[in-house]
Amino acid sequence: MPELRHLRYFVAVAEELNFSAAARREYVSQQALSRIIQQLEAEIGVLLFARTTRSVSLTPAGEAMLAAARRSTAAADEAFEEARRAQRGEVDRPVRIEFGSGALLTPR
Amino acid sequence: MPELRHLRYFVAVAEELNFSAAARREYVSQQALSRIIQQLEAEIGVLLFARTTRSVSLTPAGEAMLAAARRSTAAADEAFEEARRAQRGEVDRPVRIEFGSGALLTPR
DNA sequence: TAAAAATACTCCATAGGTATTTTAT
DNA sequence: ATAAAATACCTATGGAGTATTTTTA
Repeated sequence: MPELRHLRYFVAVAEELNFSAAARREYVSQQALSRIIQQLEAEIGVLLFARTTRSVSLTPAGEAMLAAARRSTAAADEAFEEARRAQRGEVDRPVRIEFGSGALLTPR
Repeated sequence: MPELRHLRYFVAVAEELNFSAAARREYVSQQALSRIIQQLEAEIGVLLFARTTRSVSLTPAGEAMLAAARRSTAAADEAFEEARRAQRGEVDRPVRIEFGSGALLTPR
């Protein structure tokens, strides 16, 4: 099963269009990244990148996957953020603006 | 790092409010699920469920996390779907409706 | 006392590292 | 000749299973 890690790596390669650069950015080795993307492609049964040793480009399938992959990792980050915020006591209900007793708004 | 698996398990427990039932639904053992949720809570530093041996409920933090967790797993599923669809040759540009040479539409 | 969660182990899959090879410019 | 991707091999973390214990309604 593909995991968030795979989607993050996929997005990195899709943005860098260079495995070595993406690997640096994600703090993994180029070799590991290369294998992970191959496994991802095998797991979902889709070729995501067209590569030669000199150039990498997204296939149409890779292009098609990119937006939802970004949404998924972004939503995951939001999930943890919102959990932490809630635990800190910040309630996520719509902000309620209070006007006190009304004294300020009552003329005279 | 939390992964999609953790979010899926979290959503299952949040919906079932019962670790054993959620475990059955996700095809893992109750013990494994219990540990995974503990690790998830430890990793993000948030208590997601209030449990006794008799009842499980979402904490406010757990409630706050649920919507984005669902968005994340849903977007991941969409990502793979869209990649497969694109590879099958279905272009994701707006559908183009062709009317051929016009013979069919030409009266007479 | 029964149902459900937690703990304690053991095992294995896979992520990741390093070394090396292949390929295209 | 060089830069970049792929392959090979090894290690180890963490995910999963089974057995067992703890807890509370």
